[in-house]
Amino acid sequence: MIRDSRLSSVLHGLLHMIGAGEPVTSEQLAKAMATNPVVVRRVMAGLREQGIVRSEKGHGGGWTLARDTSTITLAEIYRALGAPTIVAMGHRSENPGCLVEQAVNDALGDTFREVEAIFMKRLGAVTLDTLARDFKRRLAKHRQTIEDQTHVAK
Amino acid sequence: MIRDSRLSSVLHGLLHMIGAGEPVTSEQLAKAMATNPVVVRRVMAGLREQGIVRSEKGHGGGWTLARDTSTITLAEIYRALGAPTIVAMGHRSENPGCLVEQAVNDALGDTFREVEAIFMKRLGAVTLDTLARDFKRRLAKHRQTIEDQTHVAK
DNA sequence: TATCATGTAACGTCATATGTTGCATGATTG
DNA sequence: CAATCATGCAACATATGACGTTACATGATA
Repeated sequence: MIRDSRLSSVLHGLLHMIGAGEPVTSEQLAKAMATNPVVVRRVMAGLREQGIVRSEKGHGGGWTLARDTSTITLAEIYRALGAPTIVAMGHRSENPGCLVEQAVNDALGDTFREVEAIFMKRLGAVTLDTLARDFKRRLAKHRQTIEDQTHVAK
Repeated sequence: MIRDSRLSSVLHGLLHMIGAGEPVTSEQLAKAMATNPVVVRRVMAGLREQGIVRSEKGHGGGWTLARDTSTITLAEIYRALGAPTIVAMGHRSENPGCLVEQAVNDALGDTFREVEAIFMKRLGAVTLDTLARDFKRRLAKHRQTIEDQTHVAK
């Protein structure tokens, strides 16, 4: 099964945009996201339509966040991507006439729906700001580690 | 995203096998599962390796359940299919060096794992027997409905 | 021995995420 | 105004994996 990495990818890009202070070009984002500028525009286009990011053409143009990071949840970003499939399994057919089909669909369908609901709830509970803070913590810890190693090296 | 319907499909086939009393051929299963005999063999092969079903060649051959239906969970069947992807999303790369990547992977990865654990727990709580009973209930209710309609028609 | 059924390889088909090229459009700079 | 930079977008290529199909081998039964 091919896994959709757009959500992971776009979050990576957005984190790079936070704190940049100036518009980030698709070219720069492409490097950070290890992909192609056109792919970046394609993915970001969805976020722009939802008012999550803005794009500017010409000199000094590029992508900027349109709102405060604390108001942007991962769920909203996920939906802006077109709400791709979460559960990679489904039914062969929607044949309500077959009782066997009904029994199977009920057993699996309930589970699929529950899992998707939990997923969305989790995404809705995390904002871009949360992610950014987490990143800063890691950065600080990383720097501390480097410093410690430097002291040891002395 | 292409949804994997093997689990749904194979459950459909297994329900048809229950109560058949005699081996069911791939040909017959293919009709019930709305697919091809070769596909049936391909999918059932995994279940056979796990000792869930048996296959017999020649006249009067076909597929039979190898164990009591109350000992077969949907989780086991799922694993016998090769444990296909549950969550249709993933990370672009596993680059532990990038701190941004780490922050994103942690936020999404935890959710992915939690969702998959819930999914497996749910599948583990349902046996083939449970499904079969559910089907019989539906069948009885269906017959009752038909009978009621017949009385009304009188 | 003929027939029936599975076992399996080797294809083809289709959907979708992703990669790539090319060109149009609009904004900025000189 | 012209050159440059950046996005916007169509069009096509590529890769992957589920699913479909054909062909032939193997083994069991009548």
